[in-house]
Amino acid sequence: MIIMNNPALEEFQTKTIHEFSKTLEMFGLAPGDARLFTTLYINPSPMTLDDMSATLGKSKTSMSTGIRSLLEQGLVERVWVKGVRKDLYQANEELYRSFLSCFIEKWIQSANTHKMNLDQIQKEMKTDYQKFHQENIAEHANYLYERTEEMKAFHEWVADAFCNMLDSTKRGND
Amino acid sequence: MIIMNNPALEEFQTKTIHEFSKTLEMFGLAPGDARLFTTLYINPSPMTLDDMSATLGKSKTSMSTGIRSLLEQGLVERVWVKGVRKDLYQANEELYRSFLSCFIEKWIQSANTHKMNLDQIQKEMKTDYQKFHQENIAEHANYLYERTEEMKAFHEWVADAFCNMLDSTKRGND
DNA sequence: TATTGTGTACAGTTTAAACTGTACGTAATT
DNA sequence: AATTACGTACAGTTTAAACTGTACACAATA
Repeated sequence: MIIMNNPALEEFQTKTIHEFSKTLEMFGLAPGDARLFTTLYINPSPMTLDDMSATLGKSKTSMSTGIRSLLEQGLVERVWVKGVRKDLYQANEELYRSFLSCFIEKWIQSANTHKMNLDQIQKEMKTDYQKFHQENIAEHANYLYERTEEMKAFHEWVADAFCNMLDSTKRGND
Repeated sequence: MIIMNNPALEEFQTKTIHEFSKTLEMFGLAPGDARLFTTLYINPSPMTLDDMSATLGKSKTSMSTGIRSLLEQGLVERVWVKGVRKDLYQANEELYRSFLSCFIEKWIQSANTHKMNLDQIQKEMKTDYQKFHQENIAEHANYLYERTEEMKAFHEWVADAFCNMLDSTKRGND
């Protein structure tokens, strides 16, 4: 089932992989990783590194590093099949839940991290506030502080919005 | 106000720019564009290409191409000030509304486009269906078709989710 | 234990993106 | 009209990412 035996069907598969990969890239997945994930997702059975290599026309080393990247992101899992020596991988089933929640959570976490970093910067600014005041650049300092305050609010908003999105994946819309 | 006159304050500004840029990159903005946008956003007054060049330590040409990119994305606007020959640019005010809606709309549009493309692929597959059936690979063809169907549903879900997000920006959470 | 097969570390290569400096078209100034 | 100043097109350079092939460590087979 892995090796295509029909040129026309293979063409469709390639086009579909290409098309869907672009969507995944939209979510921040690297182009190579996106192609690899889609390939696994589209394939009826788990694939070996050699299978992927053949399907995508890239080296086995590329597949190895790509798979590791996808594993770290929790998008792919390794499966064992009795009697098969090679490592077998498949896309984490349920595209919506695994892929989306993975990326949305990443976004939420990033937003929170960056907000904390901005908070840290603000604290340091407060420490130097007296100095700024003396040197007569208090206005600019205040302005910068105000901006960081806005940025923090922005991060908060983003985190909230994505949390809502995450909830809606859990409730299940489909 | 543009040229920094205090090393400590400049340090804070640089750190803030760097920090916030990472968040914007999360939304798909190219690193260079993100830095440029944040610079404009953080500055109290509109800036010239030379100002940006000085602040970011990059060439004027870079600023020129970067600004064009941001203009195309609607994230930055040109402003005229009486008596100033140079072009002046500023970040589109209201970060939430302009930036977010810009990117969310882009996502929605992408999701819809890709869904349409998948639909087109499905139509072409239907045309060849008889052929696949004769050649005894109907099973695989059906499987592929089923997958594209799932992908379409996924795109629909994404578009919906982002539409909700867009609504929430319009209602205004802050 | 010897041998074959499998995944990955590493170094070198290719490819693409980001950036720079010069040179030029165009608009403002005199 | 002449000159100055500004923005950008273009070509060349630097930088970083993606990819490949070889070589090796480890596990499975015999």
